[in-house]
Amino acid sequence: MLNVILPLTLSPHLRNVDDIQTALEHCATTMTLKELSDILGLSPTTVSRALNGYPEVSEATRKRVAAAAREHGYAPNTRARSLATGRAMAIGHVIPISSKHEMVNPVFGDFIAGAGEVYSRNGYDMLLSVVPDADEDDAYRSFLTKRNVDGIILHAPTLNDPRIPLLNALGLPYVVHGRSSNTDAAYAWVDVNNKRAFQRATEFLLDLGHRRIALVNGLEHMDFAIRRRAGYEAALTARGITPDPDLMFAGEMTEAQGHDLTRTLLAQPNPPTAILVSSMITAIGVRRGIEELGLRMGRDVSLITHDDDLSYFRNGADIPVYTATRSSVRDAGRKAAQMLIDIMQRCDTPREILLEADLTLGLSTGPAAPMHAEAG
Amino acid sequence: MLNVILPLTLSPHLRNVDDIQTALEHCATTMTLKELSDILGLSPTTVSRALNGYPEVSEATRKRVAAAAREHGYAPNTRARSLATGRAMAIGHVIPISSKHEMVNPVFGDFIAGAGEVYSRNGYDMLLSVVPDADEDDAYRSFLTKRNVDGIILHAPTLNDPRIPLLNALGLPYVVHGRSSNTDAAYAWVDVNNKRAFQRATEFLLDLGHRRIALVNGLEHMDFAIRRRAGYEAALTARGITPDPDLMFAGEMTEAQGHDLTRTLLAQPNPPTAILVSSMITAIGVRRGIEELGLRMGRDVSLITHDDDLSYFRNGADIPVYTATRSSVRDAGRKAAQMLIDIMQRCDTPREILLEADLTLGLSTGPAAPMHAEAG
DNA sequence: TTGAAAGCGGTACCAT
DNA sequence: ATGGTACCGCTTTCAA
Repeated sequence: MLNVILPLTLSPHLRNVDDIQTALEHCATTMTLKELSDILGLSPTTVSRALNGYPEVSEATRKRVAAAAREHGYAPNTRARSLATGRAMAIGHVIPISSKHEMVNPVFGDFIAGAGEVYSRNGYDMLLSVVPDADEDDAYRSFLTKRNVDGIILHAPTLNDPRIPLLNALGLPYVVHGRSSNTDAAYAWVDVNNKRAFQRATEFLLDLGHRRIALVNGLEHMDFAIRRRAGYEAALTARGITPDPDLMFAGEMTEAQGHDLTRTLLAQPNPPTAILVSSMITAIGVRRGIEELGLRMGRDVSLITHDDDLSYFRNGADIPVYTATRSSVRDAGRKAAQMLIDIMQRCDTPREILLEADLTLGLSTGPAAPMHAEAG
Repeated sequence: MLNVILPLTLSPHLRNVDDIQTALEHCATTMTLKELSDILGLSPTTVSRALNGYPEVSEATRKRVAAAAREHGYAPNTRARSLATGRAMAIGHVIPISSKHEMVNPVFGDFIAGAGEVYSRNGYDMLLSVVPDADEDDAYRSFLTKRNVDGIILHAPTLNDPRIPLLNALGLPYVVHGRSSNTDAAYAWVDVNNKRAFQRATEFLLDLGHRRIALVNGLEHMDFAIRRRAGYEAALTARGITPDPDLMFAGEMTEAQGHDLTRTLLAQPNPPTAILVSSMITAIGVRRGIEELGLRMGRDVSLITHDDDLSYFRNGADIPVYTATRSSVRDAGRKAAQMLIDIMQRCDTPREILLEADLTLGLSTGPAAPMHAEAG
């Protein structure tokens, strides 16, 4: 007599042993290729071939095998398969977490969503490795030595990013989300045209008559921040305005940072009439800073952020102005994933994709009145 | 004569064949257990035991093996190992993406960050499966049949969530991030005390003299939204105020939604003096709606959001009031991951963790003046 | 068109 | 304390 403890919460309609047996076969039990082939009276070889679309299987057999596989809910054991084929059928993302930041950049989730979509369509798994930024090198190495991914997506590249030569040396296919200035090595990337987006946003504010436009940017060891500043400066210079260091800031993209900078900026004797912000999160802080001073958005000051949602623009008239890229990050994720799969499967040479930002300009209230930081 | 095309971008300091050889051995080549054991003049068995901390290995051998492994950058092939042990050493997260939402909830990234931290400390990989919400069942099933995870974290549970009985039937260990009302089955969960957070926030507004407090909530098939409303209603009822259906809204947590609702709310003949918002993203839209009407945050209207960053509170006086949980989501991720690992490794019975929200109340401007929707 | 058998790279049982 | 060996579940020659 053998007592079996089933760790199952059984549905009320499973009344007898047969039902339970069936349920187990269909759900909780996983079938092996061998078992399936035994049922079919075929060899594992043939079943494998039939399931993997090899040509040398008769159509009748293939049909029979496919039906049986579906009926018994058979799916090949991923680990056994990749051990045999040498391909992991998985792609790694390394998310470096600095001990300083408590928050993860919200757009990260959107990128992952886009990439994951493409992966599942192509049978790839997505492996996320969250590591303290100091250990990041090890994360890439261990992806290689543990052999659990076939390729990597590199996030948040910096100026002259050391991870690029590392990955080149490791010989693991990869695609960079973003670019790395000052790097000689060739690499595949998908990036948003940050420079052009910020150039256009600045031009827009200039067209409205703004002359003192502040830039609240991300830390400039990050490549995207460098490019955004370049666009901002290019637009000003083209109009004969020398960028004013007192109006330019680079820092962590937090709400506190946005708030504090705004208070400082607006307390200056000659405050800006517009603020261009590099992050949605920071922009929340900027808005609070503005509110606290009793100023009015869209009248006393214009705010442009780079990461926001297009929904801002549904209301056409007389509102602050925003640029938007967050909604296109998902698409960047899709494109990067597809590029990596192409590189891995067809040994393509590195490619490059430059996406234009979804820069949508809403209407504004026109030139801002001088700001009165003492108001409110 | 054999020509070998190396798919490597070689560093400039790799001048000769030996250097390249060395580089390959150290980086691009992965060593197997057999190769390592050959070098050491030991059997694979002994090397494996030494590396895995089995007691029956002499200390001298262990040292020698460890040194050699380190020197040659040996790491066991994950797939081979899990095939042999039967454990995947990976945990799956299913991210359902509705075709409607373009954005991913920003707090998701924070949860992942916390969980990932714990996983890597414990040698687990994190597998993310991004699937259209219609196919979500299949995602869980395929985790099981493909045998590539040992456990699952369930996200965004709904009222009476059907995935809970499914996972119970599948017999795969899992932990729910959140809870599922109306579900009889037992399950392990980690949740934030949403009810209490919203109750306290509402009480705070009541204390300030507000009587007409609007609630802009998430869709109420989501469990968290149900609990938040319960807290809101409890606080009102306790003061003898009957919740007014005209002030309660449940919808997608988008900026557009926040904006449109706010415009509608404030156009009512008897508008609210405070708005309690369930999402940081929605709150951005609410603020824009308020701005457009020329009202002032913190004076004409109070805004409380539930997902925000504590940085809002750094400025003590005369500001809008917020509650904050976003910063604690990471901690929820850590706790959920740890719980799952415990369940998997020690076959613990399901456990439950209820985290109090980081509900921090800032100072307010006091009772709001009646709102004038026609202002501005 | 099908099947037998040899790996893939580990782990774990059974000897010694 | 160490080594031989039979798996784990699948793919992939090679033979029939």
